[in-house]
Amino acid sequence: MSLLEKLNPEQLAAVTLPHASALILAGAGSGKTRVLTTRIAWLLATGQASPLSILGVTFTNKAAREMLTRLAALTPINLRGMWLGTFHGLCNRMLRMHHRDAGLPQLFQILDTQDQLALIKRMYRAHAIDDERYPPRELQWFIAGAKEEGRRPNAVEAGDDFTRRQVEHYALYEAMCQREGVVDFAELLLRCYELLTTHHGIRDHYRRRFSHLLVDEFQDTNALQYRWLRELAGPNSAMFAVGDDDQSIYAFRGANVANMQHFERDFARPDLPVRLIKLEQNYRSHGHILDAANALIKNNTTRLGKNLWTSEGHGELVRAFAAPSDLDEAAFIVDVVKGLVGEGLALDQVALLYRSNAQSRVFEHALFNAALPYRVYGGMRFFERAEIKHALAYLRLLAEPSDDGAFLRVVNFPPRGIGARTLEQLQDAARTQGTSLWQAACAGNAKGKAGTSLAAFVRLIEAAREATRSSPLSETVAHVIEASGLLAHYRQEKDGAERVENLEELVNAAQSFVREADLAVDAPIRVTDASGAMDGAAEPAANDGATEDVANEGATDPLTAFLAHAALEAGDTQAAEGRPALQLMTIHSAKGLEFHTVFITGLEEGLFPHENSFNDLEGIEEERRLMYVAVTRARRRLYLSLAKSRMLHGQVRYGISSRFVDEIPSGLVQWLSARDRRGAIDVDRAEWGSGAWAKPPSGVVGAPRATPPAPTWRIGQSVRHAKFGVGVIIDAEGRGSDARVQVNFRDAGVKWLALDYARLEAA
DNA sequence: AAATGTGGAATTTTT
DNA sequence: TTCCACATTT
Repeated sequence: MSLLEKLNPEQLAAVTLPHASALILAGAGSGKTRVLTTRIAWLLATGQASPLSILGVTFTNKAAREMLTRLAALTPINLRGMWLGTFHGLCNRMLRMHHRDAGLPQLFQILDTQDQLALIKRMYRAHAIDDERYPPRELQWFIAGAKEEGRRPNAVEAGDDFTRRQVEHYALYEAMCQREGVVDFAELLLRCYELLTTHHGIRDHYRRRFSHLLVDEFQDTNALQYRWLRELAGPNSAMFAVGDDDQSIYAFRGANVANMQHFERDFARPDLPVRLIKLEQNYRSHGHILDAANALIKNNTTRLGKNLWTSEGHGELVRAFAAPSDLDEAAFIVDVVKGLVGEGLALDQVALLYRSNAQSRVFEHALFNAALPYRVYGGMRFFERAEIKHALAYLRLLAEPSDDGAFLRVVNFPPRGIGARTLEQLQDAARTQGTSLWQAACAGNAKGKAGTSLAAFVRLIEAAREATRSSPLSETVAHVIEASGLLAHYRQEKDGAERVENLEELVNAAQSFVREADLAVDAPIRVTDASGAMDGAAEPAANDGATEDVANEGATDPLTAFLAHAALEAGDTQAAEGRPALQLMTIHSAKGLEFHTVFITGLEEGLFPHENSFNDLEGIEEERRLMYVAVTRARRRLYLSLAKSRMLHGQVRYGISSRFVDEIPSGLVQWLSARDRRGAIDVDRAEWGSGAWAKPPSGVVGAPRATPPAPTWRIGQSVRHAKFGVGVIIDAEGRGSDARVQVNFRDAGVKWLALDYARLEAA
């Protein structure tokens, strides 16, 4: 079968395992996604499964999308009706369908972390809770932790007064969420888990349906996710779990590697032991890089045990550089990158990794001055931006007026003269009458307050709802951002242009959301079997449970589906730029990616491994796994760098080299001196044809210089502008096509100029 | 309601 | 140092 061609023996064994649960230990770069998708394609091709009987679970939407794309290329079978998504997405879908049994309103809204914190603060105010003694963030963490252990307030053990109070706050929080019809991320999972444990009819329905469960990144599952999976796995289901204990780097947010150890015990059946397969052949990196990774990770004590190997050559040695200061470290990297660019390496094949986000500053500064294009990952995502959250809040009010969080967010934004005292009165009224703010506002209106600005707000929302009643989603969005005054507000704000663009982008996002949902859907598919055992409830196979609307993550109307989408998929950090750029990111966000060349920076004790992990062995071992992830991102070339001194919290700190550098055998490492900063030494000429190296170095066929001969601008430099004359650069911000400099012109005064448009010359 | 000041903290992050 | 949240001022 052509599906199975080119699989190595272990991959082949994994893909064609018989119907039993299996744990696939898939090392970095061992073809994990390939095995997962080929397994599904093979199950479909051999008729062992239909798309309806498969449940595929990932952690990120990106991973789910990638699996679906690759799967579609492997099989001619129509994949509609297959459940493939994130834990949260799948739970959302199930809860929408069984909202009644789950005790939720059909249009329940999903709180992201920001919304959740805002709700907690609101609760603190309503109940006069001391936010000094019980910081809101701590409660947020406490609640998430409890839910991830599957504990409701009554199940949390409270040994001390402080914890007892936190539990009380947790209970208040729950009551508030329930009243407002909102669920946080952890709640999606817990509610769904409880739905399955308390409604055996529903549970058995899904158990019968999903004969094959496949889970990606199994080492990242938390306790609740693990229990959810166990609940869904019926007596005849096969669980296919893929993961790598050596790449477990999310313990701090509840991931529990021990789930891998328990797997064999928990998923074995008397007659069917769990199959264990190790994928150790690496298709990504050259030998020296893998040797370094293997040697490093050997220092960890709790491992299932794995050793990566490659049939490719050894490749280059790992290069290391100890810079006198953080500035020199940045300068070193800039020099090396310039050399690589000169050799024709595409810049987006180079990654600059660091332990914590704050470290990017120095690099950004140096790269900006060197006019090297770069892209920083992390930071504000699209759906998290304030203007987008505002627009979404208006939309939420249209969908569900009793959403107090949404109400408060926009009732006076843009400012419309609804002050704090009005709102306090309103909140009092709502509290005493036990209604939502919206209802209280409407009631106030009825009492002859039609002239107030609050009444105007109510009319605004009602008019918008009326005007968009039968509009397509994107028109609803367009109408709302206009009618709410958001667009006008940002248009007149001096730095509002980007926000206006984002709001316009939201309309596009709505449009493509609808388009993609349409593509993914035919008619709703009936899946409930004839026995109709949707729980023993009196309801005749309730219409909210019997059909699965494959679109819109199970929601019934496009607006609610879009709002769920916005909460569950926060979107990209920033739009990708046109030209290739150096990739800057934390090691955590590099997981799953690969690059021709990787720089691992800041290799100093205290930074990496981070000092907060010094206390216990587990902490250090997680840091070491992080280092392992970093090393295994590199295909061909790996640089390690450290700074003997660096500016930290406003003070110079002198560091010593990270233990992780020492744990790499010295025979694999070539230390560089400041002299050979150019780093273009020992280039393996065999590499020139291999894709990553776009063109030969001589620039014969117009080698794409990632940096077109753009001049380098520095603060303090004198420049000339065609219209404004001569001046001095006094500040700079942004990067790539957003890069701007502030120039103090002799005659024209101080101005901000976009480098892409203002044709500045050195003067 | 915007502007300015002050104090405190400063891993990692997806959903 | 730099960023943020929050408080106070204007």
